[in-house]
Amino acid sequence: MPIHSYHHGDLRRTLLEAAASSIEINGVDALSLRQLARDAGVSHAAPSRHFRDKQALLDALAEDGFNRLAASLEEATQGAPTTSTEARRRFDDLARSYVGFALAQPTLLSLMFSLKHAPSARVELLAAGHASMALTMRVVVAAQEIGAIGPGDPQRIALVAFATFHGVAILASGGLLDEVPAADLVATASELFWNGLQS
Amino acid sequence: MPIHSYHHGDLRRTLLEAAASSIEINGVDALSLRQLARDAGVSHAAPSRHFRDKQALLDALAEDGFNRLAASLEEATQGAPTTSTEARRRFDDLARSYVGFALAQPTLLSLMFSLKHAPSARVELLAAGHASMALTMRVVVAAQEIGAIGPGDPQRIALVAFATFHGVAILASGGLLDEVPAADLVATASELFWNGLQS
DNA sequence: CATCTTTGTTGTCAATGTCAACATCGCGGT
DNA sequence: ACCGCGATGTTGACATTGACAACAAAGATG
Repeated sequence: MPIHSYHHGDLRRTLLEAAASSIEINGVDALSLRQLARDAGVSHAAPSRHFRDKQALLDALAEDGFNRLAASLEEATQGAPTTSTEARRRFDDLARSYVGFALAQPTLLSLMFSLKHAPSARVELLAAGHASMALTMRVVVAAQEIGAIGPGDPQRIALVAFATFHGVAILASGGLLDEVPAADLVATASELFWNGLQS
Repeated sequence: MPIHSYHHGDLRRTLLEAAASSIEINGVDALSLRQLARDAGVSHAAPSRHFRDKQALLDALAEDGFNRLAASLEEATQGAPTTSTEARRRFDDLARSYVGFALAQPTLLSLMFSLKHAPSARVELLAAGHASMALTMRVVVAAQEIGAIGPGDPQRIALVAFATFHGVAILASGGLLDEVPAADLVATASELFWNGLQS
């Protein structure tokens, strides 16, 4: 591709990547479509060919985030556990992976769960979020199947687990832990939760 | 006070209240200082006498939110429990109160925990947040003192509890619970967590 | 009653998001 | 090979907004 071609080539991806890094550095409020266009070397109205408006770009960013989160969680929970120890470890890994993702891109996580997404985009966002929920549920079910934890509605258990991970991640990325290392809190959370699932 | 006085009388409070209701209705992004000024019947630059900039108003809103949350949690956890049942009930009430607050003003909660606050304001926000954390810890300590739950670093336990409440609140207000009633999930979370604290 | 501080007003500016009208590119059908 | 058309990018415009400066009125304080 020539250095100066009328068409950019892959503006959509360029914009998304620039936006993703921008929000982590300057916050989501400081994001400017015109600035993104300048950085990409295109005119100020070019982004509108790929995103109807600013909100649409944020929606796409959030959806991307959910997909990446799901990929990250999936990687941490592959294979079926055969022992209680293994099941417990999978649970730990899931928690660590979630909090790791959050600490690596806190603003994106915040955006993913923000309430400002357009109703039209919400459908896709919920679907993308469900993938992560389903992974959590899979870990719970696998643990139940080998008797590593007691019975109980796996959906509710998974929801509470997911919520706990999310809460710890938010507190950690918000700097509200006062001295307590995030990793320690993740361990405590995982232990308490696993403990509560026995019986 | 005359209907038309040059001075408004209590513009600061008026702005905060209007802003609080506006963000819940239209989202925090749609908040406009000039619109607030119009609604209050003052000129477009009047708000700057009370808030250095828009962020300062959002910071004040968040701090107010933390104070109201703490007040709400405090009301739900008054008095010292004497029996294990009472201690458990206090814990439940705390969880319910937190989630209730979140569902009543989801956007405000989101704003409170957002990462965009100015460094200067963060100090006060953290202090205001600590009050709620301290309340949670008090409930944990009280339960430990009468042997309703096992030992363990009360700070960490309280942090995890707080995180769990917060996570459930976020999922609930984000509509990510799929059919599962929020109250049910709160009960499940509380039960699992309490269970994990035995030993 | 004089003065100083607080509060509110008017005018202005640059930046932004969005839209409409126009330009260029590249691909597929004939 | 070419031509038409959709996709992509550009230019120009506009209303809104947050922020600032200079000024005005009100109220408190001596």
